[in-house]
Amino acid sequence: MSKAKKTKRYIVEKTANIFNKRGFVGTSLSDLTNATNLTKGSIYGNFNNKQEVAVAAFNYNYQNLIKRFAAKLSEKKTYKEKLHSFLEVYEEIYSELMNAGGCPILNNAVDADDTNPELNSLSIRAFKDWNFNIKNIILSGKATNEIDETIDEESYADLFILTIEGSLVLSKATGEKRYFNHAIQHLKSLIVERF
Amino acid sequence: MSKAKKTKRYIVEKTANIFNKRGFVGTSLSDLTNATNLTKGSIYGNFNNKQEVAVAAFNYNYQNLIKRFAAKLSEKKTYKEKLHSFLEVYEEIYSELMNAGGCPILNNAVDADDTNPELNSLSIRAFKDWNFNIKNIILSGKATNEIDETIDEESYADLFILTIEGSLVLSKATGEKRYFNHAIQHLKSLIVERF
Amino acid sequence: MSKAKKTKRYIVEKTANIFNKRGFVGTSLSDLTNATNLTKGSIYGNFNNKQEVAVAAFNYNYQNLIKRFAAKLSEKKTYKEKLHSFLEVYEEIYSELMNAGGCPILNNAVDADDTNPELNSLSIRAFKDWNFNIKNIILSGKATNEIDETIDEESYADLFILTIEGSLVLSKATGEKRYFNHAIQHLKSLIVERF
Amino acid sequence: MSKAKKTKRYIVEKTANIFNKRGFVGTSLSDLTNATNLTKGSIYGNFNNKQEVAVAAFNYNYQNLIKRFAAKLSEKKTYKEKLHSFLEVYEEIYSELMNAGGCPILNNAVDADDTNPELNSLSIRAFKDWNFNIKNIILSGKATNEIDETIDEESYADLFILTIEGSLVLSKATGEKRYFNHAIQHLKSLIVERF
DNA sequence: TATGAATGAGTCTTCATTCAT
DNA sequence: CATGAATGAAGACTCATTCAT
Repeated sequence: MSKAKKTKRYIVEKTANIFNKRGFVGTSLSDLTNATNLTKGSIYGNFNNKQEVAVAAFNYNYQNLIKRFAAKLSEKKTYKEKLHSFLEVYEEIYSELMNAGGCPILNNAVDADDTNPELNSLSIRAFKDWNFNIKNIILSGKATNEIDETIDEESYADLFILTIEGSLVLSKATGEKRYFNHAIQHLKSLIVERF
Repeated sequence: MSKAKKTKRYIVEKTANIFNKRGFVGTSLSDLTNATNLTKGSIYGNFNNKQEVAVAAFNYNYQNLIKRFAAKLSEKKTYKEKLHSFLEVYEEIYSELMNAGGCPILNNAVDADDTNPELNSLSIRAFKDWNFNIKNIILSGKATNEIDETIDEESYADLFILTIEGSLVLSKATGEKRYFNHAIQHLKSLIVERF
Repeated sequence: MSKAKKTKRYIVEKTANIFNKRGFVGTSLSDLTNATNLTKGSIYGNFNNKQEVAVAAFNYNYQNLIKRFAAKLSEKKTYKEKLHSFLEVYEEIYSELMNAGGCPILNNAVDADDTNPELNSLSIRAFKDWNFNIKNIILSGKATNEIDETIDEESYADLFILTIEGSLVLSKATGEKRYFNHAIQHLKSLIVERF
Repeated sequence: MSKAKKTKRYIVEKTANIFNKRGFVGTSLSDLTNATNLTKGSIYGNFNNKQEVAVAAFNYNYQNLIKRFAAKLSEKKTYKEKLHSFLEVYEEIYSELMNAGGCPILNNAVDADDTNPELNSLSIRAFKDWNFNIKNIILSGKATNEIDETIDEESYADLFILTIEGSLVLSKATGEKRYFNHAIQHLKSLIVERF
């Protein structure tokens, strides 16, 4: 890895949580230099502007999330288990996520939707990909008769995502894990009872 | 209403959506003077600082929400209907809410949770009150045998809130009402099937 | 005069020569605050940006020039005398002009022509107006038979301007008044011999 | 030519027009690296600082001018023809000069006179040399009785230079060749009528 | 020699806030 | 109460220059 790539990586690692916690406008170049012990010139030597750092920070956070899910999903054989594993990963990373400022996809969406189309588009794509993955699992489960064929994959995919995200946001804001627990418990019951 | 109160009210009305859309740090005093056609001095004559305007803006947005629910709930007689009315209000105000930048309670929570404890506490209280109201309806319904006594009011209150908020955030960010529709549909089915 | 107008005026008076000497890019906001003992915020309270200050500075310098010529021209009766008065004003203000950094119309033109269309347009207009004035004097002189009817007012107007400007630039750059003297002497001889 | 010399030459060729158009402060090291596709380090490997590049750029532009005149002058036999050839060269290179940003001697003079003594001195010397050359031609012409002995070579040398430079500046700034044409026409008439 | 990467002082501009009128 | 004008710290970003490799 070239020095440039290393420094870019370093900057992103050190600042990803700051962007997630403070948002794009709430994060200043000084926040970035303080977190990295680099100079402003050095950050601008590696990124063209603050927006680019924010994009890289989002992608870094998002990829970290992705990796966790990919690892877990590959272990599982049945499609119901794969569905469960989504929930399990969230249970595993809950504390970590809270310390990092909450779910980066959602934070970024709320932060950017009315002000920063480029950043917002990253969240939109992430939500779309997530929906696509869940839908595919349900469809595969239906194909193997493991999952009830009357299940509407479209609405359940949405429901999974919005329930998890809603619970994370509530738990983060209030500091009470209750919301998250109830959401997970509910989604598990849905899988058992309806799928 | 005194002139002072009128002006405060005027400032809040004109700027509440701006705070909701751009967040606290993203909203500048110039945004406020532009929206109100007042001078900075005038805004500081009515509020001690930007924070106070933001607090008033949040309360204004929140009270508007509250009023809608109170009006609807009082019309209904049965407790299941009261539960439904929560969802109906959201269906009624969906477009309005999207134009205003999304749900102010949630936006404010995401904006403030890691940076502005005072503002965050307002969202926490709102979520608490909301939870309290739903719980009470369920409990009353259980008391009159209208609602199944095995229903856990605590977890269903949370579930209602987090499902609605999650759906609003997703629909706002993506611009697709789908998430909201699926959430409402799901909550309605829960009331029918489980309550 | 309102305070705002006074301060704008004050800023322009104190900085007009700086812009003339150092050019637009060569003049920094710090130059402006040093010259005025005002803060950057104060300058931006009175002008929207550096460009606006530069425009005002140019206009101030230009109007000062204009006034000198207008005063002199009105004293004169014959058209040849009016032509002479152009030269006389330059002789009167020569030292002042050198101390101010040279002719602002020309300096600004050279500074801006390849980089700042708005500023350049101000010089273009000034040259046009100047040309228009000289042409009119010659035409009026021809109408009263005071000036030879074969004189081409278009080319002589240009020649007057370019000769004076050329001489001022050379004298300013070299610090030798010689160029200016030779130019004035030549133009006077042309009036005597050819007009 | 050594590699070092070649690179120096290359840098100067690629950046001479940039300095001429944007001036010293208006030209950044990034402008230089963009124009040359070299790195900053490479430019600093060949020049000690921006000033040195600017000096080399001026000299390059100036020598190009010189060569044109030298070539033309050597062809001519009579001194009046030599005088004419000055004007002819300017007519030949007019478009090229405009595309390059105008006359480098004058641009540099205006740019540097109040801020950069070293650069300014280069223009002063150029003007001096030019004056010296014209004066010598006139003197030689007088010696051979080709040119009227009452002609003041000093003032006519100045007049030639300042008229050409004035016209070039005006034509460059306004984009109208008119000024240049009138200047050339006038100088030619002077040679015919007075020399 | 040339490069890539860093520096830190500088650029223009906007910020929230204050205060005399 | 409201205004107009000012402040100075902070904002994002660019500058000329340096230096290890």
